[in-house]
Order: sequence, then C-alpha cells, then structure tokens
Amino acid sequence: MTQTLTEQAIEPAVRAWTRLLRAYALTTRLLSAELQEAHGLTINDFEALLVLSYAEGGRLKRVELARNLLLTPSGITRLLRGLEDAGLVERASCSSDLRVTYAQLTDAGREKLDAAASAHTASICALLEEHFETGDLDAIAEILGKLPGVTDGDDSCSPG
Amino acid sequence: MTQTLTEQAIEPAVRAWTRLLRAYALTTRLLSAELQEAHGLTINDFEALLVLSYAEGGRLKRVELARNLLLTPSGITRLLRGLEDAGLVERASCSSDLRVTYAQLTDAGREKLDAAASAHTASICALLEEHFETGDLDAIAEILGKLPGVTDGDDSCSPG
DNA sequence: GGTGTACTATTGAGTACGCAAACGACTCTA
DNA sequence: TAGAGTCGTTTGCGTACTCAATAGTACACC
Repeated sequence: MTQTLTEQAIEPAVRAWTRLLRAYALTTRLLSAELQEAHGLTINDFEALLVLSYAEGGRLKRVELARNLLLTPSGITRLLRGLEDAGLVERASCSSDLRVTYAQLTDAGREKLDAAASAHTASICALLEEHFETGDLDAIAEILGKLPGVTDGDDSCSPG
Repeated sequence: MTQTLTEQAIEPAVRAWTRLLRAYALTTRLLSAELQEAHGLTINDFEALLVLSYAEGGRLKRVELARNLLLTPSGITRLLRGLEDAGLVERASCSSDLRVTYAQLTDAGREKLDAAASAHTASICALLEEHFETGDLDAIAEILGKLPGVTDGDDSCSPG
C-alpha cells in the first residue's frame, strides 16, 4: 500500500456500513430500553412472540424461529427459556420427528404481545418518523430487503 | 384494541425497523467473523483504530471516542483495555484536565489498522456490492445519516 | 438390520456489551 | 475558599449473545 488510509476516498459501501452500525446502535438502545421498562421484554423476546403469533397455530419449530430471528440454535434455546419461564411460550413436541420441539405461544403470551405491541410499534414509529419521511422508510425497507435472509420470515407475516 | 395484531397493516416504520435489525445481524455476523479470523479484531476494535487514525495526532479523548462509536464510557474502557494490552493504543494524560485520558494510536496500532483495513474494506464492499447497487448504498447512507448521532464522527473522517 | 451422515436441541465456556454506583477532578457560585 | 453540581473514568454485576462440543433422532444406502 503506497496510499495511506487517510488519503483514500471513503467507499460508498463503507459509508453505508458504518451508518448502518450506528443507526442500529442508536435505535436499539432506545427501543430496547423502552420495551424492557414497559413490559420486561427484550427486542428479541418481542420479535419471537410476534413471529409466533403470525405462524399457523401460534407455533413454530425452534429451528424455524432461529432462522426467522437470525439467532443461532443456542440463542433460541436461551431466548425461549426466558419466555417459557414467564409462561408466554410453551414447548410442544412433534410426533413425527422426535428431534424437533415446537415453540407454542400461550394465551398469556398472546396477551402479553397484544399489550406490548401497540406501545412498541408506537415507539418505533415515533422514533423513525421523527427523522425519516415515509418515502425514506419504504426505501430503507426495500433496499435492505435485497439482502438475502432479511425478508426470510415475511411470508409468515402476511396473515391469511 | 378491537383490532387484533394479525389484522393490522404493517407500518412502514416497523417494516424498515425489522429489516434494519436483520440486515445488521446478517452483516455483522459475517464481517465480524472475517475480521476476527484474519486480524483478531472485533468490529469495534477496528472502528476505534480507524477513528483514532483520522483524529489529529492519532489521539482522542476517551469520551470523544465513546460518542463516536456510540459506546458507553464503560464500553470504551473495556474496548481500549484490549487494544492497550495488544499494544495498539496507549494512554496519554491531559495536562489541562486531569480527569481526561487520551487514547493514542501507537505505531503498531497504525500498522495493524493498515494491515486490516484493506481486507476489511474489501469484505464490506464485496458483501454489500454483491446485493446492492451504488445508488442503494448512497441512499442508505443518506437516509440513515438523518438520524442524529449517526454522522457525529464524520468530520474527523474528512482528512484535512 | 447396521452404518454413516445430516439435523435438532442443549450445554459449557467465553465475550461484548449496558446500567448503576463510586471516585476523583473540574467549575460555578457566593 | 467552601460547597454543590457536573464531568470523565473505572468497576461490579447482570445479560444476551456466539462458538464448539455433545447427545439423541432421522434417514439413506448397502
């Protein structure tokens, strides 16, 4: 390298990447604190309940949930342990495949979700709409949706 | 709430938010693994070295660094402890204010950064340019830059 | 039927944070 | 110059994750 770092132009990709990092840090810090304070849920707790609520019968294989939330299997085990202890989710076994266990949303879990969702959604909207226009939000969603994996769970979010 | 969750239209803000979460998870997982493997640095290690390299004299108050990386003071203490132990950064005290200590990039730190930067930048570009067009990257950067705090350190990234 | 491979879930060990508390240093006020 | 409030830093404690290893189950293939 004859060119030092400080002489390099900043790549668009790098600029976009660092801003993604910072935007994530800023927004999660805020939203996570609110959600934790108001309902004792982490963001992933909430997302898990949400994904389950959209799933048929309110249940999903743990491995599906992992794919959906982009967590590792061990992450899912520990996430669900918390939700199980809180009575929001319960285990259900699969008769046709003894390896899999389902995560099943309980009534309490659905109630918790309903209770938390409106406030959490409002927080998200308030935070983002304060700084972004609707066109911005659509643009972010559309562009980030091009990353494979980002829209993986979206099918289950179209109720039908 | 008379309307149940599954009947609600998904707010643009919520869609953008969940995709931001997933995009972050996907990209950091990949890039962090590469950076760790190749150079033994976390993403924040790298970002810290980078920010310091742009700073005048290669040094910055810890609190400035914290603002820049969006870490809490305790996060900075621990991040820098690792870099100090590795000899990449050293402490410098401030004669006019005994409370503050500077984080000072060492020669080894600058070499490490130079060694890691090209590969890491290439990884970022490869990952993002594989799925996004240049216009997308600019759009992400511009839109996310509207969030206050996201562009806070950018001044120090314009070498002058 | 046995065997190898793939998959699901869990656990142990380690890490990178945040928050709250504490402490020393600065600064403003009177 | 004494006191109060603010700021920079560190530490203790807790948490949410990762990776690697493990065990049980499924299935294909011979």
